[in-house]
Amino acid sequence: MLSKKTQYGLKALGYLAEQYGKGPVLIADIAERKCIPLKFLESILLLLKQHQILESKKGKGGGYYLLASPKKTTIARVIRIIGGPIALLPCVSLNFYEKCGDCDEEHCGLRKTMAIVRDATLKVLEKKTLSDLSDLVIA
Amino acid sequence: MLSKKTQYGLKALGYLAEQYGKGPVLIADIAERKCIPLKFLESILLLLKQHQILESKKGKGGGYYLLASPKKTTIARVIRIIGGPIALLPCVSLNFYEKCGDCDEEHCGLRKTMAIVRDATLKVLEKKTLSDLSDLVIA
DNA sequence: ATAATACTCTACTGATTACATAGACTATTT
DNA sequence: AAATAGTCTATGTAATCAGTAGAGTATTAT
Repeated sequence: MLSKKTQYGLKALGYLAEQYGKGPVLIADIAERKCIPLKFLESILLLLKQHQILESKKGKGGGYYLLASPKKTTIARVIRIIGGPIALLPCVSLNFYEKCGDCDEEHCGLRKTMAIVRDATLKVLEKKTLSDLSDLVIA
Repeated sequence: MLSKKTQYGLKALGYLAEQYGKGPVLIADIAERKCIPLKFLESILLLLKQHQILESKKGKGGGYYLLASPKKTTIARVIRIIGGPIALLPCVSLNFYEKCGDCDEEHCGLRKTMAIVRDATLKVLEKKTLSDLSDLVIA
């Protein structure tokens, strides 16, 4: 399951995708529309900025906005930034690999199966982008 | 990510799949072969018994064994028993559905995307069985 | 019978993570 | 200079994860 933090982040990005090109959006605006605790959202957006997903502007007329077109940012990338590994086992993770101390990875049946699951999941998540998160019907 | 508990359960079942038809296997045997803490494993196997995956026999010559042929039990079923939902969001879970209070599920872009991910994941996990968890090369 | 074997059940503990909230601080705009 | 709005640090509670301890119950072999 995705953590609340990851869900909030994705929902916020979906909203920013809808607003893309219209200038900065207030954190408070995003929080209200998407029912996200304000201070929690602040930290999430900051994290996404640190990873070059978002840019921000301070002062009046400020807010957050997408650094690139919604179609350029995959959902897989966002999940990895906020929530970490997508794979179901550390030993099959592409971006957060950790050796499985106990078993022989070469022959581990569980590992083989989970690698297949990972590939199936990534096939979707690497293709879907922020533009797919829009709640608008026309999108 | 799968919890340690789920990983241990699947590994244990993989081992029992290898031993299928050879009579009961000791918890201690499974624990040693698969590097699983004994007392932790006890509770996992008991849980799997309560869900009719395993059967047990007490006393000398006792142990645990699969109730059905390894090919009859899907990995999806086991994960649901030990670890809970497979979907990435409660509102797209087939077996553990929970309403997403904040958003309109009809139009939620995130929900649509995660339903596609769920389908891709289940297509694998509903097909793979305990026989796919064997570490034996021939399997 | 009884001793040894082996699963069953309850309870508990420590560490980590999830999910926030509070408040001071900095930068920008009018 | 005042208002706006993002930045950063610190703190706190609750739940879940991972594992341990030990008494209890059922079965088998002798």
